[in-house]
Amino acid sequence: MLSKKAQYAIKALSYLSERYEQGPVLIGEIAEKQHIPLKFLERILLDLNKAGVLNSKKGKGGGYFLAGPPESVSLARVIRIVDGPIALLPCVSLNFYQKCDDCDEQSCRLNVVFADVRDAMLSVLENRTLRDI
Amino acid sequence: MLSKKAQYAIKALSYLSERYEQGPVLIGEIAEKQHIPLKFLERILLDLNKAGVLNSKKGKGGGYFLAGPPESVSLARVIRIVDGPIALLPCVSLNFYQKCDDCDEQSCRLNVVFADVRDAMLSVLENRTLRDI
DNA sequence: TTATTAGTCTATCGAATAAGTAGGATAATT
DNA sequence: AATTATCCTACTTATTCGATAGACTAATAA
Repeated sequence: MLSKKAQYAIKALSYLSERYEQGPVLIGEIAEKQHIPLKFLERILLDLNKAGVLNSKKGKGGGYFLAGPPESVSLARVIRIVDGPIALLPCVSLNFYQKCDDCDEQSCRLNVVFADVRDAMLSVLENRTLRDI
Repeated sequence: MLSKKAQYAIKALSYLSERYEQGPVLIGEIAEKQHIPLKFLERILLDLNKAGVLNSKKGKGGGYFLAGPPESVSLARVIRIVDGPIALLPCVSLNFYQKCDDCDEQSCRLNVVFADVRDAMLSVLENRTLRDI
């Protein structure tokens, strides 16, 4: 399941996509229009900023705006930033790989199957962008 | 991410698959061989029993055994029993559907994308069985 | 019929994670 | 200097996860 954080992130980004190249948008406006708790959204946007998806401007007339065109940001990228791995097992994650405690990866049949699941998920998530939402 | 519960369930079932039609197997034996906490495994097998994947026999000579052949049990079925929904959003779950609090499903573009993700996942998980593991 | 064996069931506990909040620091305008 | 708005850290609260305890029930064997 996606976390609330990820859902909020996608909603916020889709809102900013509609206003791409129309100047900075206030956190407060995004929070209100998309029904997201303000302070929670603050933290989320901060992460997206650090990851380079968003840029910001401080002070009056400031706010957040997309760093690039909506079609350049895949959903896979957003989910990884806020939720971490997309794969169902750490041992088949491309970006957050972690060794299994207890199974030997040569003989384990599980990782083969779940690598296929991961690829199936990514075939959708890597190819859908903010533009599609 | 899959829960430990789901991982344990699959491991236990794969162990029972190797002993299909060879009589009941003790929880204790499964727990020991697959390195699963005994009492935790007890609860998991209980759920799989209730769901009809396993059958059990009490008393001496008792234990658990698969209710049907390994190839009749898909991974999707196992995951749903122990972890619940496979979909990433409740509003696109086939077996555990729940309405979104806050988005109208006519206009929401998210559910379209995540229904595709769900289908991609299921195309693998519905077609791999205990036999493949 | 009694003892033993092994699954059934409920309650609970501690730790980790998720969701949300508070409040000040920092930077850019006016 | 005052104001505006993001940046950052720490915290609180609620929920879920992983695991355990202990009593109950059914089946077998002595």
